[in-house]
Amino acid sequence: MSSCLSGGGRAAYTIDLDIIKSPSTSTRTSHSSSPSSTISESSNSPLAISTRKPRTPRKRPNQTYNEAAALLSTAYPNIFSAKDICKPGKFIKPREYSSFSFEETSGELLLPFPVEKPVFHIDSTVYGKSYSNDMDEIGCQTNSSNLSDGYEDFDAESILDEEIGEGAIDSIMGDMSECVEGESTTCSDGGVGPVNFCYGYPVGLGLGLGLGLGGRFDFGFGLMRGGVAKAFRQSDEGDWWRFPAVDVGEISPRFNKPLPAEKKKKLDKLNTKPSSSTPKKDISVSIPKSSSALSKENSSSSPKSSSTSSGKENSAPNPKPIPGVLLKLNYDEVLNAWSNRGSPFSDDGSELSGSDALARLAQIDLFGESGALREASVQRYKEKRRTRFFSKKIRYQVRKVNADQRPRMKGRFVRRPNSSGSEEIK
DNA sequence: CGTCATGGTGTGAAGGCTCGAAATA
DNA sequence: ATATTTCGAGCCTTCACACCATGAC
Repeated sequence: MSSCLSGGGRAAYTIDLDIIKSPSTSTRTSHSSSPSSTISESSNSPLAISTRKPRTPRKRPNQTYNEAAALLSTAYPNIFSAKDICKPGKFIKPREYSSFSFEETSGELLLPFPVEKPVFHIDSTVYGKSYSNDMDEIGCQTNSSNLSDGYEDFDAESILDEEIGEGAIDSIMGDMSECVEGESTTCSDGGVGPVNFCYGYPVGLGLGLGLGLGGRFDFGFGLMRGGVAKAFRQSDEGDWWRFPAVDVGEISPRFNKPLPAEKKKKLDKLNTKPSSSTPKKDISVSIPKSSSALSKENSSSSPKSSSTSSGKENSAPNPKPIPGVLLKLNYDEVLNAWSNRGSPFSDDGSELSGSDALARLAQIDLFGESGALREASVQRYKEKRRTRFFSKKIRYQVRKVNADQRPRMKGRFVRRPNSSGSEEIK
């Protein structure tokens, strides 16, 4: 009996204990890349010994499917009915997943909720090309041709490995250029396009979150005024799959005072510039005209809007002190004091229109995008990464010396042989 | 007086790798 | 019927962490 104990890895010390009756009947050819150590393969010996326990029979693909279906039907009988526990017709190879449809298979397990057929149209000006995903074929499937075009060159590993990577930095800090600049770019989370980082959250991944979890995700921390509005405008076209979501417009305080005719016209012109459609679900964006005008509007806002805390605080005729509010302002006096000074947003004292104020605000460089602040933070990041210290730092050298001199048993500290404590124990 | 740091080893978890049965061409 | 491919089960390697007694803080 000659056992082949040579070979790499565990094969070097594997001893077969199984008694193989007829090795000659084995039709299996050994792998050339991995030399087998089993006696049956190395020789024609009728006796082979193996310590391995016998393999459990491999589950068939359909068996796995049926088991999962049975589990789901047990756990959620209302959602996953047991009557449809059947094999999906034919075993589908992974590469075929991209082309099979839920309607043809028992997709009830995957999409228990009624699926409409929205079509997402992403503004081509945002991603450079149009990514209209046809969700008709598969619930979560994206149109492979469109999507793959955008992701084809995306290499996550290179992003991780690349030291600098503007993208890497931006994934941590957020790409200001994408989010802050205003209407020209957007941070729409509903987009299915190239990874568009927005304060560390890739928007492309937002598809999975946004669609899978059924929410409208706003990662812009209030800085994506254009992005949110655009996303909601897009959602109106796609009906947003009837996802349960809170309409921001409903919970936002409204300024119901009608604007003057010419200003309203100007404002409408501004709002309709990016998109000609006037969606019914569009978020209500209030553009601050000026501080005085805003304060006046706040003071005369509707009861609904004044129900908010800010509305209560801003309401001038409220003489009662609000507990917890430390700053008390008499708005009448403030307004009177500012009445002859014009708007604080304007230098010449003239009142700014909404669009003018918006343009003025857009010029404010909050994050120093083009300045040295960003450059400095990137440099700090690089330097910190370069000088990382992975080895253990000894804070107290005395303790290390003592620990080295301390007796051990299997790595654990043990009592000294001459210590009184050990004597007492023994 | 209580807390904490100190290092070598055991142990479990996690992930990678290999093999072989089942499916497919 | 045979060759090839697929992929799940099992094995192996790597890693993180707890454990221990003692003395400094």
